[in-house]
Order: sequence, then structure tokens, then C-alpha cells
Amino acid sequence: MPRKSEQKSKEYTIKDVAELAGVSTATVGRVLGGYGSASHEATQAVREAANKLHYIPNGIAQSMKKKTTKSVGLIVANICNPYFSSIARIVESVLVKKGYNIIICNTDEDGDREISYLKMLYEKRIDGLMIASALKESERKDSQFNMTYKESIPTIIIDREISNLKFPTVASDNFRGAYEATSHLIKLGHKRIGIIGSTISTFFRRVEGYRQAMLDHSLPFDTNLVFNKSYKNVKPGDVSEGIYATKNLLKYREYRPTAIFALNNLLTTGVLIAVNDLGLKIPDDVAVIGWDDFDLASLLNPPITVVKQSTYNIATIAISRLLQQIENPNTILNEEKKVILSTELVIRGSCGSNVTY
Amino acid sequence: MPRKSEQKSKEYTIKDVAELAGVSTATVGRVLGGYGSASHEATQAVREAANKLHYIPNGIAQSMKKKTTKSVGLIVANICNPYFSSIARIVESVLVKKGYNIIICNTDEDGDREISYLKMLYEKRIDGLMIASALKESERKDSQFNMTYKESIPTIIIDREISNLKFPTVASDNFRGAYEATSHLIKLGHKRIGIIGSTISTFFRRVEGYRQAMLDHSLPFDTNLVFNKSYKNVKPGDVSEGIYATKNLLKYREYRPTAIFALNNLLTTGVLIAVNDLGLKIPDDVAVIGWDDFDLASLLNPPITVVKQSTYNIATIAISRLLQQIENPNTILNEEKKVILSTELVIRGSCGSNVTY
DNA sequence: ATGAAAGCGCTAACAG
DNA sequence: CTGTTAGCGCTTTCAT
Repeated sequence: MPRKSEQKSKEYTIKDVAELAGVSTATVGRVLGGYGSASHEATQAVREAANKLHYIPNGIAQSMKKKTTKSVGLIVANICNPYFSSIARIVESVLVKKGYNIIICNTDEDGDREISYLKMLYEKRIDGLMIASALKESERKDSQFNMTYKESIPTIIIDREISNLKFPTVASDNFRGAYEATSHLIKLGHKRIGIIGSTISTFFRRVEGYRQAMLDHSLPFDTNLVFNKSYKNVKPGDVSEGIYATKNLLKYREYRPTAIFALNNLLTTGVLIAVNDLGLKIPDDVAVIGWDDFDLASLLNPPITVVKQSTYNIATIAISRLLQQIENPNTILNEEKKVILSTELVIRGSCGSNVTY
Repeated sequence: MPRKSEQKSKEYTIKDVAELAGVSTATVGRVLGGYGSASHEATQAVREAANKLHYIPNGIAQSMKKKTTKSVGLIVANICNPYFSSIARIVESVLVKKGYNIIICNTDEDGDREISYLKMLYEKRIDGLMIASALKESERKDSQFNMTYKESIPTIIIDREISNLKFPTVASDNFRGAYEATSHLIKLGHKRIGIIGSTISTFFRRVEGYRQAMLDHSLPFDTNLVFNKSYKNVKPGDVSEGIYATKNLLKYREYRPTAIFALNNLLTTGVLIAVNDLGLKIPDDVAVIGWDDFDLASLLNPPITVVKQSTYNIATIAISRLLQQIENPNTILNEEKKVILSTELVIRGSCGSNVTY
């Protein structure tokens, strides 16, 4: 095999195939593209020629004509978060069956990055967008905001709602999930409950649920127990945020919360590590509840109680709605535009006795 | 704001901008594209016009001309595997800085899916490809095989080697990692060691390392202790494979291995669940070693000993080499084409005494 | 400094 | 059934 180095093998075009097959480019398009009709003879010749040249159609040129790219963008905070990777996985599996590709973008909860991703994706002329927005409420006041998201392209919002945008959205009932978790702790006798989150919108709703539960049970809402720092500068998969927050919360023995509610998996892990570092015992010294279930939750000692989101449903519903919009641009998704899925409190041992009430 | 419903707002083109600005399309291209030169006046007018129309350049048309798409494909087994999601995360973060997007493809270890993904990606005219191939050795004998991968497009192989292909590759030293883990168990007195993998190439190398270690210590290589079933039909994130394998391995008390070596995170979790189900204790009843480290490993009781891959290095080296190829197509990567990174045995408590020898 | 025009590879009328 | 041809939106010579 003579190595014609440097000589980048030319990409064959439909024209080359046409010449070799002795037909017109239109005919080649017809047999390869599967539209129109061609004689058996022509079909044969074209296939043969295409094979011989190892012809690979130029999707870019096709997109140019057809005005569709068969790709959708997925913007999430961090693909390393099992919650998002599960969604990506499920979404991709249904997309690929329809010939779509998925372009993944990690914002790290940075609004600016989100905007620049949006720009990239729109330039790429994606057919659809699925997004867990990192933009904070405040950043949306901006007058330019309305221009950031193109309402002309099919979009589905997941995980978090984006106010003043009329896209369909699929998310968990963050308020209720947190309300239930908090109530659970209260019923178990906890009065001082720490909660660890961050500045993203989803977490605000969860903190509200927590707050309401406290209030409804005549307990004070003490902001000292709310750790809501920003995620900035936290490396992906970095567990230190949760550790830091926990150590902070448990610093003063007398004010120490008797329970901690961590608002995502990474934070939960951080809490567990910190509690362990401090030589404290769960649930006797401090109870723990996490947001999002994980495989090892039931194997830890004690097993960890969690608020479980129906990730599968979120992903499935979201992608089916998005495809609906893509394939039928006139679909009006006005009614029932927002679907809020309930969460499930999975009670294991990390909050004390295994009550079932 | 009158809602001109249905009337899909027209995408503005460079021509619209040109007209509004009162210049030619060439000039618009020059100021927006940042090449050539334009008068201050023209520049001003163009920018204004572009802003007013919220003009978004058509990347497809650009790609058509420039013959570059600014996107790279990433083919992995399953993005839900923390090992792959970490790689994706790191790779994406360096790519985005250079204006590239990343298209993620999950093969689920299915060779056919890999081939169809490859086709999609090549049609999309990706600028580069990073791949952890799912193709088994046997599938590569196929005469068509050589045509499956286009040597004309920059490619980097990660995690597993693909024989007879002259692409650069970055992977862990699977043989050595497994050899060390197995030796560790042997030195701790284990003689019957079960190993759980699957039919993918990486795992073969690991089993070979295990085998060599056994042999070098005058222990028999007993295929009854090797669980190497196929992954087919296992759902993403499904832990049942590991559970099934473990229960199988531990079925007959008298032949029972005293240690189990699980070849990826998901399998490790399965092993832990199964062992727990069976009411056995780690490490007394059975020792456990896992492949790939994980945050909770040190929090489990006992903490789990693992073979740790330098995921960060794999991702970083791989992407830098890929970019090198993309940006400088004439780079000859002949020497040192293959980089094999060593693994690290992280000894915790799951194999018995915390020896350090 | 700027405009006209060719052309990237393909699809889809349209005409035959 | 098949070929000719006109673009899709942009970049980029080549003139001016």
C-alpha cells in the first residue's frame, strides 16, 4: 500500500459518483437520497460507483439545502453530575433513532457561558434545544435577554423554569420535594435543620419548600442554617463545596444543626465526607438527607435518605415534546406547557428511625 | 408586541445586513468575519445593521465554504459512566475555548452502533474524532473495516487500543493495573480470586494482567473465576450485571472465591450490592477491589480499594493531541504515537489489613 | 476600500 | 425515468 503521504485524499462528491456511474447528479441524489425514482439499471450503477469511491454524502451541503441539521443542543450545568448525564444518555438514545445528534454544553452554572453557548448553537443552526438554564433571575431583567433565546427554534426547558419565556418546560416539583424532606426531618424531632445549596434557581425553590415546612411546623427560618453560596470556581466533580459548607454549619457545637439537607449529589457526598472527617455519627450526631438518589445510597452505613427525582420521566417527556415541536413546527404547546413532576422521598436510615408514616 | 403567530420569523442573511447597511455582502463579510479591511464608516454601518436585525451568521454556510465545522465527535460506551463523563467534561472544556463543539455518541459497547455513529459523524464533516471503540478484535477482521475509519480525518483513540489502525492512542496500562491489583490480593493471602468484566477489549487486557499475576505466583488460572459475559441488553446505569455476576461467582460455598475484582465502577457497585444481599462481610468473607476510583469509595464500610486511572491525564493528553492534528494537518505523530498511562493502586480497607508493602 | 461574481456540494423544481 | 439548472448563505478572488 503506497502511502501517498501529505496528499490528503480528496473527498468525493456527488458529481464524482455521477460521472463514474455515467448518470447525472440528480439521479445520484435520487437513488442515494431515496426520493424520486430511478431505473433499476441506474440505481445499480450509482450504488456501485458510490461504493467504489467510498462516497460519504456531505451533510453540510445537505443541511444547507434542507435547512435542517439533524442536531440538537443540550445545555446543562455539568455532564459529570449523574442527574444530567442520565438525562443526556436517555435523550441521546431516543434522538439517535431519529437520526439526530446531540451537542453537549457544560455551563458550570455560569450565565455568560450559557449565552455564548447559545450563540454557538444558533450559528450551528441546531434543530432544537434542551436547556437547564444557568441564568439567574436577576440576569434576566436585561433588556437583551429576550433576544438571547430564539423563540423561532424549538426549545424545551428542563430542570429549572425560566420565567418570562414562553417555552414548554419539564421539571421536578422542587418546592414540594424539599417541603416533604424537611417535614420528614421535623417529624423525627429535628428542629435545627441545615440546608446546603447554591445560587441557582432550582435551589431557591427548594429552600422555599424547606422554609415553608419550617414555618408550617412553627419552627424559625434561620438564615444561618442556609448555606447558599455560589458555585463559582468549583471544579467539576469537586466535592469540596459540600465539605466546606458542612464544616461551616457544624462549626459551633451549641448552634449545630441536628440535620443537614444537601441539595444535590455532589453536595451530599461532601456532607458525608465532612461528617466523617469530624468524627460525627449519622444519624445520631447529625441526620442527613440528600437530593437525588444514587446507587450506593443504600449501601452506605447508614443508608442515605434521599429525595428522588424521576429523571427518566423528565428526560423522556422533555425529548418527546421537543421532537414534537421540531417535527411539527405548528404545534401549539400552549396548554399544559409546563409539566411538573413530583419527587419521591426515599426513606432509609440516615435520619434516624426508619419511620413510615 | 404583536404576535405574528405562525409566521416563522425569517432568518436574516448577510444580504439583508448588506442592504440595510448600504454596502455589499462582501463588505459585511469582511467586518463581521474580521478579515480584510473596511472603512470606519462601513464598519459602523454594518455593525448597526447586524445588531438591528439580530443577525446570526449561518454557520452551515460558513462550514460549506471553509470546509471546517468546528465540531468534534466523541464516541464512548456510556456517558453515565463517571469515567467517560469526566473525560467528556474535560475535553469539552478545552474545546469550547477554541470555539469547538462536541457531539456525544453512546455506543453501549455495540460495534454496529459505533459504525453507524461513525457514518453520521463523517457525514457531519466533524473536524476531529475521539473514540473509545466498542469494536471487538473479531469484528475488525472484516475487510470493510479499514474503510470504517477515515484516516483522512484527525482521530485519537482513547481508553482502548484499536489494532491495525494507525491513529495515535491514549490509554491506561490495563495489563499492569490488573496485575498489580491481583498481586496485592495474592500477597494478602487470597488464592481464589474472581474477576468480573465483559467482552470489551480493555477488559481482556485486564484479565490478562490478572492471569499473569496468578501464574507468576504459582496459582492456577481458573476460567470458572472469570466472569466475562457480554454487556448486551444491560441498561445504562444498570447495576444488575455486577449483581448477577457476583451471585454466580459466590454460588457454591466450597468453590467460592475469597476475593472479587470488578473491572468498572458499575460492576463494583453491583458487587457491593450482591455481597450485601448475600449477608456476607467485606473483607472477611470476601475481599473486593474495584477498577476506577470514586468519591464514595473511602466512605463505604469498609473503604474500597481500587485501581485508579488518571482520567484527567488521559483526557488532557488526548484532546491536546487531537487539536494538534486538527490545527496542523501535516503533523506526523509517528513516534510516540501511543501513550500508555500507569494506574495507581489505592489501598483502602476492602481487601483486608491495610498493608503497605 | 469595496463590489461583482464564482463556487462550496447538494436538493428540487422543471422540462423533456 | 432522467438531465439541466437554480439556488441555499457564505467566503474570497479579482477587478475596480
